[in-house]
Amino acid sequence: MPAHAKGDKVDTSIQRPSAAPLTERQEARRRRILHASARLASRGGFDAVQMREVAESSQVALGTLYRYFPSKVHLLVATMQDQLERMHGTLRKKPPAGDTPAERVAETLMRAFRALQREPHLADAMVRALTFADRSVSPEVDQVSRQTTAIILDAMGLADPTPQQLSAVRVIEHTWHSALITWLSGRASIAQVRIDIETVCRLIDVTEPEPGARE
Amino acid sequence: MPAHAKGDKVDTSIQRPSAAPLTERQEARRRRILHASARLASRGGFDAVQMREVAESSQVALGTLYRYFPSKVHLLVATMQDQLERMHGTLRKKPPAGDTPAERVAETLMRAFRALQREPHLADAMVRALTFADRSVSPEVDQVSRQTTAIILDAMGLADPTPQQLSAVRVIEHTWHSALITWLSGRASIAQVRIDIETVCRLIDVTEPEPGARE
DNA sequence: ATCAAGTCTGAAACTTGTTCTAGATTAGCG
DNA sequence: CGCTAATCTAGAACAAGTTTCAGACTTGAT
Repeated sequence: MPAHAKGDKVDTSIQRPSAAPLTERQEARRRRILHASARLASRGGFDAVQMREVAESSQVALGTLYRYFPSKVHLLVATMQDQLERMHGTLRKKPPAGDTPAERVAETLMRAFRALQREPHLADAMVRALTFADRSVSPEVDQVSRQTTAIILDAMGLADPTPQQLSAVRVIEHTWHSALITWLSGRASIAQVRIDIETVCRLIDVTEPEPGARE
Repeated sequence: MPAHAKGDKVDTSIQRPSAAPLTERQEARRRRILHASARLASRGGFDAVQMREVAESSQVALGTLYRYFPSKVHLLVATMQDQLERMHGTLRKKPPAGDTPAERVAETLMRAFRALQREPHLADAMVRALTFADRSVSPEVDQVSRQTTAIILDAMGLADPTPQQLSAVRVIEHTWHSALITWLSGRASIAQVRIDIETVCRLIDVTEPEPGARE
């Protein structure tokens, strides 16, 4: 991974939610870039997202692209944030129908999974970037993680989950990412992914504080 | 990831367990390469494993290195296989002391985790390679997965696990990999990893087929 | 020992992520 | 409007993974 990308330099980058409100033209550039990224990723996955092409395709100089997204991984993780938000919106509209929290979470995740199936290359690019991200991308990856957590908690539909349930959610996220990877790299079938998801979702019920139940 | 590594060419590669018994000198070369790979990885993780350096350091031409391991990811996954075998051997010697299968698995994984902690850069390189691997590395990644499964089953110490328990093992593996990644990229503490491991290990007991017994 | 086939070597070439530079453009401000 | 600082552009340059190739070396069979 060509990255003499180390040095400490003055940070002139865009992005941090702190300063820099982004002018209109800048916002537009950012959108164009993310759009181009997603488009290329949909075509051929991680490898097909080539920085020069993204730049050209979004009518932006290569240097500018790097100013908006300091690396290919940053770009793809941002793309994932973008898509996740979209998906969270969609999922919100039709809440899952299951009776137990576990069922609802499993249903939601499988629904998300089917959505990813429709654009497997895009999914590949995003997930590979996510797991390949090193420390320099931590904030962005964390953001994705929080968003995922939010989706799961939404699906559970519990007002305030117990600490055990939060642990279960963490484990569900782990499983979700890892299962996705095994599927994307062709080492697990969709059926297998479903089983894994359903299996891990049991943890929610298990950790539910049922007074009077001998655990 | 510079990889115009697509074309279909006659496969002259070493490695496949099928043919090619590997002469002594070849076996030696292979060892030197894996050793160099591990050494460089221990220094600086994924980025520090540079193919030119591995080649030089193992006294082998670059072309030869690529003949033994068709990509950097292949090399690092092979390195992982190597280390995993070593670790399985070590773990076997002192079986975990817990009372329940879940406890034993958690104990074993935490032990493995501490071993990885001792060489965090090496762990980084191997795990990143593993999750970044695409379809062309599936066989090797699968092998690593089987080895991991074997370690977990060993720790459980059950003669023939139920299908549910096998599912649990799969989920444990998912969690293990993903938790490792979050730790390696500094997004989770060791304590957090322990909690995640212990949480997911409950699935084993939950899925235990105890007729009439609440353990 | 000899020959063919298969390997290994060294070096150059190619690809793609990333950085750098010099000169246009743009934005905000007085 | 006229500045100044920040931003953007085009394009060259650099790093590291990967491929290629010609020639030297090994190996195995005869």
